[in-house]
Amino acid sequence: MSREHHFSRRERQIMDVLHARAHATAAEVRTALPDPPSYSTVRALLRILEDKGHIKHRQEGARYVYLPCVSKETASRSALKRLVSTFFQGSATQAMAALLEAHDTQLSDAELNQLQQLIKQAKKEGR
Amino acid sequence: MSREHHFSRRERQIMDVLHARAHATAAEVRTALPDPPSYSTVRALLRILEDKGHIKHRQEGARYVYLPCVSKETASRSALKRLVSTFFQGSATQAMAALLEAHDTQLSDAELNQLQQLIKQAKKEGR
DNA sequence: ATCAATGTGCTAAAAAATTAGCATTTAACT
DNA sequence: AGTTAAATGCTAATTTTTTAGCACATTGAT
Repeated sequence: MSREHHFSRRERQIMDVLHARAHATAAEVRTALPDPPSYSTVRALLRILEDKGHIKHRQEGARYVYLPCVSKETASRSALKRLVSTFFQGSATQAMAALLEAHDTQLSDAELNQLQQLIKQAKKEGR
Repeated sequence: MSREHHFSRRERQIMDVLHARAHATAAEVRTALPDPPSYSTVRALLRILEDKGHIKHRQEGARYVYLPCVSKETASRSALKRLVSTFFQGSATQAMAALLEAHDTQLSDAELNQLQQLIKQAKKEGR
């Protein structure tokens, strides 16, 4: 029933593309995939994902534009949750620390200020 | 050259278990897996992962204890990077905001203070 | 020292994922 | 209207993943 998302390798890759771009045609998905398979293949995979209820499509002119059924917010939240529980013992704080410390993270002063604001607010709200 | 980790569904699940627990026997991995397959199956998968160079094992008494070849830090960093780029347009700040706002995140005052410290430090270091 | 319990190595079959091919339809342009 | 380009639907084959079975080794308790 409520089976965990058992995405296969390609399925996950495609879902990532669709979440990153919000929506895309089969051709766009294809070029965004690592080691792109044939166009035909991508379409087959999209059909499978749609059958499984993970994505849907809108007809736009001649072609289909695919998009995830689940909102980006929902998906990202569940992805974050998994990641935090796998790598940070469930501690969001540790995860945030890792984000701050990542050597490839370049945060502007404005962003840092924004974060300080958010933390202040969290304190107020007793979170 | 192709740096991408093409983990299959089960492989990913097993890697997650090993990262979460740092190390585990085949039996432990098995019980930690969703819809656990047979013991034999888990061992086969562990052998495959080892052949591919993703995990290694130490002999401990009679049995093998498996652990990832890559450190938790390295793995978590790359997982975070992927997640941030997929869901937050590469913005670590947005990801941190999402972590703060997640309804199931319960942060203590101590943790919030710790975060403020980290941000202050980041400011100083000009990150 | 023997026997049960629990481990590993290897192998092969079953299931799932991935891939591409072909026929048909639709859209756009001259 | 006719032609080309680009889409889709369906199907089938290949490859990879997932699974379990069997033979043998090692440990631990009686």
